[in-house]
Amino acid sequence: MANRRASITDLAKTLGLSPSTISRALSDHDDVSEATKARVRQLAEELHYQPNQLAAALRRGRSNTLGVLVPHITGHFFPQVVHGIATEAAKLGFNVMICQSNEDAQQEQKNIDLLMNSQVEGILVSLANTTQSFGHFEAVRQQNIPLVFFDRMVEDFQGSNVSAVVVDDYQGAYQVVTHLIEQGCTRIAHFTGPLHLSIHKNRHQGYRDALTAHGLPVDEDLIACFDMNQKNGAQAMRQFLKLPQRPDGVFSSNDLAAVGALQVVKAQRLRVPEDVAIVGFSNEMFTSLTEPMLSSVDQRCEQMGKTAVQLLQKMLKSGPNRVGPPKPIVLKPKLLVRESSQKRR
Amino acid sequence: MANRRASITDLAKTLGLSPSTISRALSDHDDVSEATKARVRQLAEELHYQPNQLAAALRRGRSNTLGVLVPHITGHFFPQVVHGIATEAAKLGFNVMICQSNEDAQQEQKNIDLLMNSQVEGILVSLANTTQSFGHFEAVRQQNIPLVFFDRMVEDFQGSNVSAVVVDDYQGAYQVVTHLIEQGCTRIAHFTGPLHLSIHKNRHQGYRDALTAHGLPVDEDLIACFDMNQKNGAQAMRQFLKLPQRPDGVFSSNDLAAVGALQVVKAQRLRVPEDVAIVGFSNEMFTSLTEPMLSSVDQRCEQMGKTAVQLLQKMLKSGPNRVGPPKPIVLKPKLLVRESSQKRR
DNA sequence: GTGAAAGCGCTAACAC
DNA sequence: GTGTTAGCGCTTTCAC
Repeated sequence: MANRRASITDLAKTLGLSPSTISRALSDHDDVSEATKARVRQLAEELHYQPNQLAAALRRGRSNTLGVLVPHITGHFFPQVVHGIATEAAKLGFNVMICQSNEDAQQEQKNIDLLMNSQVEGILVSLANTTQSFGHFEAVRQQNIPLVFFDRMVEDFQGSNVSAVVVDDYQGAYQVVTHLIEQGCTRIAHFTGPLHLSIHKNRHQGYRDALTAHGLPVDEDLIACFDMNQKNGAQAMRQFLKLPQRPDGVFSSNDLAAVGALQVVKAQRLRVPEDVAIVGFSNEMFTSLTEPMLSSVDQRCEQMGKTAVQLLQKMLKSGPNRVGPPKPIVLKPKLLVRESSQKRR
Repeated sequence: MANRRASITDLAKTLGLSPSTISRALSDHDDVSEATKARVRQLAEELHYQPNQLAAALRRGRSNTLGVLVPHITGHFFPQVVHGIATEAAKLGFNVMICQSNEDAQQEQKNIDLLMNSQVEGILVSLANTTQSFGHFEAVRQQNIPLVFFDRMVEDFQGSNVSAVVVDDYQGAYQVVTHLIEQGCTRIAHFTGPLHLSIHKNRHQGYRDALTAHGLPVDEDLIACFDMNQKNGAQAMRQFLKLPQRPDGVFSSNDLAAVGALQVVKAQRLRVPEDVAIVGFSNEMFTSLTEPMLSSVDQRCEQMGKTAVQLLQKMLKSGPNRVGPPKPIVLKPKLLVRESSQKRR
């Protein structure tokens, strides 16, 4: 049967002290004599005393717990970010409660309530892609619980205790296209996903602007918009290769579609990168397994998680009467040039 | 400033009722009049009343929270399992607190304490690979907190409230080798990682036994033991291909090394699977990206998480005075035959 | 340097 | 059907 765990009261009785003294001794308060502290600590050790965090949290009004709400913990991106969050939170002494919205606005709402009821001290959220209204975050703001969006944020949701960490997709795309141009590409195709998603929108814009900035025309025939998987990437590439003037470079908004393209180009006995250079986006694990290895853009997933927690911590410290909203933090993505786009001389 | 959130006492005062009535009304207790319930609910709605879980948990002695402790949330396996856990837990109405041990026994110990202090109702653990002693789990057992190991378990740690969910690696390997034999392979090589890790040990044993069962000799020259990455897999394959009698099949204990082998075989102008059939293990995402697509073994990661939570739930329900320890649940892995091992006729 | 007392917000016996 | 009371385990003022 369960040995009831030792409580502060138990320690107090055994040592003939008051609960308050025990509590103070355990938290190493200044005005407890060293002698007493020693006795208390020793007994605590012996009885395997473990403080009841729930009680302490209730009393203090602080739970030492951060809430995390992500669309899901699958794929490449979110696990990495969550890993960054969990690691940094542990370092700063926070527990982490994790919920998934499953890309559903309703579940998101419920989970936010849940986290608030659990008295988390701050919340880290990446929005479900179906979320359209933000009433549930209103409550968070009213309670003045620090809120940090990461990756997927609400653009116009301001508040003194609301902030965000995102990665600069535009910049990443711009770097890719610039790199391809430097490699001598002049007809650079682009694979993009649905443009109502900001990630694709921003990468697409980076593509256009980089071309223009380098004096190249934007050819709408070289832009393919589809559901970004390997099969569709292959399909799109086949179409491009049929063009009278085929592209000599491809920037794909994700790695999966890029792999599809890579396979098609190779199958047609064209060389990568000499005939067609290819760059993906996200730096998925498999990018270094392809032949040739696929250039891609690292989104700094772990860094994003880490930064988000640090930001939250800062907001917690600065207290409720801070001035303006902190500016969103924009992480610089990192272009990783591998064989698929590095032309030999 | 933070509007203090409405409490039960607040509702009670406003409605001229007692806190207990409010509490009962909110939890839809039988002996509160419908009229009262309606009034209470309406006011609760208006004031956006949210119950303080901490207080309720403290009072009830039940936190409604499960603790999860994994080595890390990176790679392929753990994110998937965690996803399964989180999804199932949410379905059953549990919150989830997640910690990482970073493969470090000390952190594991600390995290276990942390979870217990947080009054989790049950704990799901996958062991750090450095864990040698199990004192920290002793405490869990003494408190009679249900404990479920998944994937990496302690073999001889029994207890009425301890159980485990694992996948049958031996069986998976056995299936692979049987399949290769059915495809006509007679010289089947094996890549394995360090044999003190049970996953590799079991897969290795499955390999040997399957060969023997089908009347094939176990040739030690066809077994390579190394750190299982792509490079080393390629290296090992090169060695094998130099043998006077080269292998006509390869069973790799993970997918990464299998990809290395695949690339080498192709580079030497041998055909996969006709000349050399290759099968990996884990069903990583990239297995369907290779050319030819790599056969592999699905470890049912999500199912494992789901099953672990269900098991925990069962243990919680059956109460502290159950009889023997539940038997470990062994999941059947699933062989996925893809192009790399399916010989055409 | 230590103790007494109050109370965080909730629930559950027990009364009526 | 509703109210009264007590208390989960802890921290913290205030008193000495």
